[in-house]
Amino acid sequence: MDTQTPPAGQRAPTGAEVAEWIRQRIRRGRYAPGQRLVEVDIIRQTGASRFKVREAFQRLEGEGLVLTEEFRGASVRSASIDEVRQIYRARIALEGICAADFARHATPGQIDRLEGLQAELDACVAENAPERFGRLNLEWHALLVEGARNDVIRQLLERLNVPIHRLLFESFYSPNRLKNANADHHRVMAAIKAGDPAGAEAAMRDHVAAGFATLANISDEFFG
Amino acid sequence: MDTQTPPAGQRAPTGAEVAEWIRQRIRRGRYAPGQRLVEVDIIRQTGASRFKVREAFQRLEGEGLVLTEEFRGASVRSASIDEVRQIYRARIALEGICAADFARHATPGQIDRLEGLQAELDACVAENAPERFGRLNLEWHALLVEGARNDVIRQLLERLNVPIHRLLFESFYSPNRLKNANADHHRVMAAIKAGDPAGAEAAMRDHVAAGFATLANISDEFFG
DNA sequence: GCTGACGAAATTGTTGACAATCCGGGCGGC
DNA sequence: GCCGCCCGGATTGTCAACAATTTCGTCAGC
Repeated sequence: MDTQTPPAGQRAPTGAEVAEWIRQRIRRGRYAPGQRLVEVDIIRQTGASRFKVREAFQRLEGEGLVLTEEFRGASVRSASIDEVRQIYRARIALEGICAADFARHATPGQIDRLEGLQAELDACVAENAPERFGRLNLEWHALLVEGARNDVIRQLLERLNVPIHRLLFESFYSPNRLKNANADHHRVMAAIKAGDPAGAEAAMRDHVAAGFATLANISDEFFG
Repeated sequence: MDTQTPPAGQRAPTGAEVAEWIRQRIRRGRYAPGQRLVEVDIIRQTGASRFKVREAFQRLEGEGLVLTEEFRGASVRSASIDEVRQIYRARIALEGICAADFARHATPGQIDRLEGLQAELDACVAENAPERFGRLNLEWHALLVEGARNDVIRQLLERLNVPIHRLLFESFYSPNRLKNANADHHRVMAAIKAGDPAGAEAAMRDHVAAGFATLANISDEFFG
């Protein structure tokens, strides 16, 4: 009857855990935009108390992921194409500055790990493996933000990425997107290794902007 | 016995209203960093039910403004000097891109309003009125963000500004800060009127960075 | 005087019951 | 057949009582 067991084995999950459980389902598309999140269903599936479920809803509302209406409860908020554009504008600004700060402050170890990921991404391009590329791409961006040593920005970006998580994967099925994105990555890395923060920032901005351009092209599939 | 009446006159305030009530008290320094927010006290002062107060706490925790610990309740989270630095790094990125987008998309009416504010700010510099300058400065930045037509970024910046709200005012009591900040504003405006997004962004970045430099200088007053 | 255990008060976490509201189906009138 | 009304189930909002935990004062023992 049900797809998955609650997050933990025995004890009742906390509000934060329930929120993460819902968040993942939204990211993976298991909960569609506009779908109502009925308290009782989530209680049954997670084993959490009603109190905790409502706490989770409030957290998610604060993140802008769900919409709650009086006496109608919570539903998955759907992002319009314009909101996606705004999110990408914010990503351009934030990931851009992270690239610059990575070029300034990253440790040799972090640069090595980034290059290791880059090698794997190259392999994905050669084998045309979009799904795997999508996963490694997330890691690549996360590692870059981590190296910028700015937790405030890291958290902002995590939130921004949730509503577009699925779109990020879809875009890599577009023709040439894999190859172009990978070329962008190489440009960012080159600037980093050259110790050129401004160049890294500019390259990263172009990269993110190109990502949105791809999304805008395939957007008919998701939006009106 | 108490400083202020609840937000509304008669009816019980909602969770959002209680959250705003607490938020203002934190902004104005009425609640000091580290101070515990006891549920019963806030219930007495606001007239809200315990349920609503807890809802407010959860909202504020989501914004990173308060810290809640098991069986110890909520307390005002204090930002370290390094977190303030991280916040400013995010502001540099986000307000910078807003300046560029303002230069691109703002209506003539918005530019006029910005110039009107600028004239008032000039007057504050002439009269050395830091408090008023601080208030108008907030308006100036808010108007600029509004003209960038990006609600996602506007909300991010609103959140980022809450923890440093009081610091923003303090900084304008530093020698020359008023004059320098105002000169920065003029440079941003000049680039906007010249239709130069990149120039506006660069000028805005310098302006915000200078703001943090001032804070770092007077930081002994607030941090170790 | 100092340390640690003990216990009462204060504070927060949790639960269940009840009230308010929305939604969909059925029924009668036209 | 179609429209409006009404009603019962489903869902969410609210509250008050109870349980769990921390906190702080007290006091015996060293």
